[in-house]
Amino acid sequence: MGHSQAEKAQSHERILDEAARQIREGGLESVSVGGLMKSVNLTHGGFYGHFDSRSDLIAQALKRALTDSRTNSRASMDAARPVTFTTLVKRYLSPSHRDAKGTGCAIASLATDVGRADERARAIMEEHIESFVARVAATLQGDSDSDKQALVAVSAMIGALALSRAITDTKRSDEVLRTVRDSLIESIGNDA
Amino acid sequence: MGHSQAEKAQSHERILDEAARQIREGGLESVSVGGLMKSVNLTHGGFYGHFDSRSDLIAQALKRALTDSRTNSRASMDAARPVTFTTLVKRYLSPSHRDAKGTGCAIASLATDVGRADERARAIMEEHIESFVARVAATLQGDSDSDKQALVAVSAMIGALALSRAITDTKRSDEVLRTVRDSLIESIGNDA
DNA sequence: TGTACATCAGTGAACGCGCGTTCACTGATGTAC
DNA sequence: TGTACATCAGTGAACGCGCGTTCACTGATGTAC
Repeated sequence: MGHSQAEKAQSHERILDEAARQIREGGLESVSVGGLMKSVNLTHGGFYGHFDSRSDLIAQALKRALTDSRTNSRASMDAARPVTFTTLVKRYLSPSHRDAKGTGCAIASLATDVGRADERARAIMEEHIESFVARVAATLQGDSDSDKQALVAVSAMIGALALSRAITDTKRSDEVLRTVRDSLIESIGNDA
Repeated sequence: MGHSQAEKAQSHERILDEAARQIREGGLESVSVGGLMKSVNLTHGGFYGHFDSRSDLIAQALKRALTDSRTNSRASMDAARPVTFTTLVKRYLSPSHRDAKGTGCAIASLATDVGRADERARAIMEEHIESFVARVAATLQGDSDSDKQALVAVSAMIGALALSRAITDTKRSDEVLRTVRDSLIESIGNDA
């Protein structure tokens, strides 16, 4: 068991990363202090050396969950140059994104949870929604209504992902993703 | 305090209705046995004369929450004859629907919650999603792709509602609803 | 470089609390005569 | 119609449990000389 300052910083990161993962997977209320610390191989008592309270942790972990999903997309963005609207929609409305709640888009996983949460959480969410919409709009540069079209596309994407995750029948779930994906690409996308 | 059989049936309905309301408002996990019984002026012990367990209650209340929101729409449907696509979208993407979580569309409130829940809950949800999509498709009769267009419209509607509920800034939230509403009516709607 | 000491990351027992669930009980309801 | 009794809707104390949080403690880390 390590006690150095560097190790504390590492612990802090591991706690926050794990909390962000759990939150994306099971919602804001699914994280318990004891369970979280255990899943990161620490004991519950140490938690308060890292965060003021559970509610403080939740706010920070929400921010991280939202930032990480943006970062993920940015990473592939930097690697492969500007993402086209078509690529983005295909990736977003894919069965693998549907099945990867723990690492997927936190806006989709958490929008309704945050709608029930306090102002702090909603302000954090709002900021990230706008930045995601802006990123989608950027792939539509040239269109006159790109901001509005991006907002419609984002609404349809998070809605379709939520539906596909609620449906038990895998074939039908796949079909929902495919239908909305094709429709968005056809009606909005216009790239090479 | 009443003890007749008729009063038991009434109590059962009141418990279920209240649970459905709380679930729509705060999600599947927001209902506690004690709190629920108290809010219906009974004591917690009596609960098990009505339901096998909390989890049994949740499944039944989810069904009721979903059925009631359909019924609400049907009531206005019967009254005013067939609802047009435009009317339906306007009503769905209105600030008053956004602000009325407790009585509004349960698909939108609960889709992500159900995505984290057990098979039973997901099967119930799936059934109601399909029936809602079918109802939207019915307003588009005549279009060749009405099923697909209905699915896209439903995705965009529940996504936009979720976003509008997460956003703190009321003006921006209204704008999200307006933008998606206008876009859907323009691109899909074609009624009188 | 080696020793002495303060710091502080992490431990684990303990707290009060609300949870879901059980159960012996009460008293009005509904039935049999 | 009136009396006697079984039923059963609802009560409230009690249960074990996991929760968030506190705190005295431990022992490695990091510093001062």
